Amino acid sequence: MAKYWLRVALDVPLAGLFDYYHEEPVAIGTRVLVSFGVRQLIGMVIQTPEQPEYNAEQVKAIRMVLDDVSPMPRDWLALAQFAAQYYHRPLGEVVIPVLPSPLRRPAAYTGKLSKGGPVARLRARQKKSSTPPKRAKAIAAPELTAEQAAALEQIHIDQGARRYLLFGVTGSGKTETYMRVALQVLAQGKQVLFMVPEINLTPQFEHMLRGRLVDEHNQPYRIAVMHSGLAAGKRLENWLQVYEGDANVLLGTRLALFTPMPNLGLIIVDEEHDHSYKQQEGLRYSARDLALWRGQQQQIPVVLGSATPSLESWHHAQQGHYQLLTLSQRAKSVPLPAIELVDTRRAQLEQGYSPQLITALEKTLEAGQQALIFLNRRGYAPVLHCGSCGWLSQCPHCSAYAVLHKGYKHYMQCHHCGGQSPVAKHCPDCGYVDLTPLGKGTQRVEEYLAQRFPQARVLRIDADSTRRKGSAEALFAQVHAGEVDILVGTQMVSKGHDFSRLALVGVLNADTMLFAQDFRAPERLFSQLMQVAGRAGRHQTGARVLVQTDYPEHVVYQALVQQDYPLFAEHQLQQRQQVGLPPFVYLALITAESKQLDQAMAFLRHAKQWAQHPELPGMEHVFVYDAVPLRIMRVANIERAQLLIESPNRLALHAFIRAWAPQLDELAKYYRCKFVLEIDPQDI
DNA sequence: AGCACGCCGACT
DNA sequence: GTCGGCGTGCTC
Repeated sequence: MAKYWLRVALDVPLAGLFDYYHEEPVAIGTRVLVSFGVRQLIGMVIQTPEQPEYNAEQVKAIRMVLDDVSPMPRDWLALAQFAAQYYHRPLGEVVIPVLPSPLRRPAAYTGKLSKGGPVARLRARQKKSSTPPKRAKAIAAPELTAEQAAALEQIHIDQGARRYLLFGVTGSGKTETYMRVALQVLAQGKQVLFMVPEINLTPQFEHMLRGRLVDEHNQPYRIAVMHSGLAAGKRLENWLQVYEGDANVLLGTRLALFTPMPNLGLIIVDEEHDHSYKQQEGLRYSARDLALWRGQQQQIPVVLGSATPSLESWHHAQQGHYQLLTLSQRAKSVPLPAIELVDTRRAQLEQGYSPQLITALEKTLEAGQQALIFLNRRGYAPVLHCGSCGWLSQCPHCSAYAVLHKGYKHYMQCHHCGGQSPVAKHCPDCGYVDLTPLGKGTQRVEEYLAQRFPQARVLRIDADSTRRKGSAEALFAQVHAGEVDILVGTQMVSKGHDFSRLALVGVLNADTMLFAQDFRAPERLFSQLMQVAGRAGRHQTGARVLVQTDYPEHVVYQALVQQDYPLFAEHQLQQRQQVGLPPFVYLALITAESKQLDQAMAFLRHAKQWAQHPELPGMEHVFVYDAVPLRIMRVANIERAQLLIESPNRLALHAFIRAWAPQLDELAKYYRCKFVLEIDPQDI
């Protein structure tokens, strides 16, 4: 009997591929069900060699060829291969987890109720209830501004892999520009991949896409959505629609990047600076960076858009790698709201509020308009304090404070491990009964506002008030319906929403982000403040943004007042160049975890020592920093340290890591540590 | 990563 | 005597 050898990628943390055989040929890119040890796994055929690499005696036969989906195409496999190599993970950790879950769950094929597999069952269901796609209300195309028209003229959809950075202030009509480019590409019969950073942004974009993307006969293009909030069945259905070319547009979050698209003609990455594009577990990929790679490989344009681009992208644009398209004017001729700094060193604060902010709130309420108070700290108070002995509410499992939460039931919660405990009635150290909450979170701000402005309707939107599924939309709906006068919120409220009556934004506590140890903190703060500021005055003039700060002279705030991103970016880039930080160098980061910090530190020190070996390729271009404990060293009783690796030469860095990584596995075993290697880390 | 095997402590 | 703790080793 003939044996056709197969090299199969499996989702296991072991380097390399696994040899199997089958009695008939199996195409590359086909999923197969295999036995692996005692368990059954779904893998993907990557090579069909003449001979196995493994001892032929020990090679097993595959159990089933899963051909209910056509083999993954070459370009898709190339993308996966690139990601695996770039992020230094086994290929199986890329190609399997990015599939819709029914396609990677063995039980979906072997279980009792799995007759025919998930795809066959989906088809059967579709046959039974074929609901015709509901026709969305058409949205009229707005007239283009001169800047939008100019930007569009410069975007070439049929000249290969061009990259564009659409730099547009909030309200300047980036979205409309995307729509126009997308329409051009769709008219050529090609597919469009449209990426947004967060799930909450998909509904409004979906609405926009459905209303705007119609062909010349006024027939709507077919739009599929892809994000982690979709039910498994729905996700499979949409994935198949895109893969089989039935959907013209795919709208989704970072995971949408890995959907096979047979006829891709354009990729749009909205809010390209957003950190959500970086996956923070498993394969730690940047969907934005991989989108650029995919565009290059497919020879299609990629449009990145942002009001506050990442410094990486801005630098690329300055270097001429991306074409910069600027939208500096708001589309609706409503000027950007004025951003004012309130110097809190000089102000007489009332519960953290400056008189200026209080007066502005009063005026806004009198005028019957809405105000937004923004602060990035949920809970009631970030720590509970004993005035007698100085005790602070430490989380017993983390090197962080437990946060006081009020509400239906009061409790303490650690925001790092999530652990909750009852509120201490007296100091556990000295017995003193009068414990005071220090600092303020959204709950306390809400409480104060409700008491200070009893006639106003105050609503808080943060991770706590939106815990239940769907409650975020309900709360936002209240704001949109005008049932709210003062909205208190964390960064959740800063993105995407267009509050029509919002005339005042107040920012509290911004300084806490200013001196965070992370080198990207100023960039993030600037972007976040520009974003919240952009919520105000989208529809009427005279809106104000008040930012309270102790450091009004700081460049972040100065650039903010002038609403001058290029100024800020120039300043930051100069600094980054001087100290040697991205985008002028490339980084990799190893984070080690163990029960005891010493173990993690010893592991990293040893790793660094091995990194000095002169035989390691590229090592002369690579600098390895000293191992340091993480800022929050202990989380959930696991202690953590990290090691930063840097090089001005990307190729040297990767060659170095490739040679070094196997040694790390060995060392980690010895020191009983777990570790993660992250390429292009966002937070350090 | 899973999962099995194996060798020591506190329960019926 | 057995249930179960997690160290160790293996997976084509």
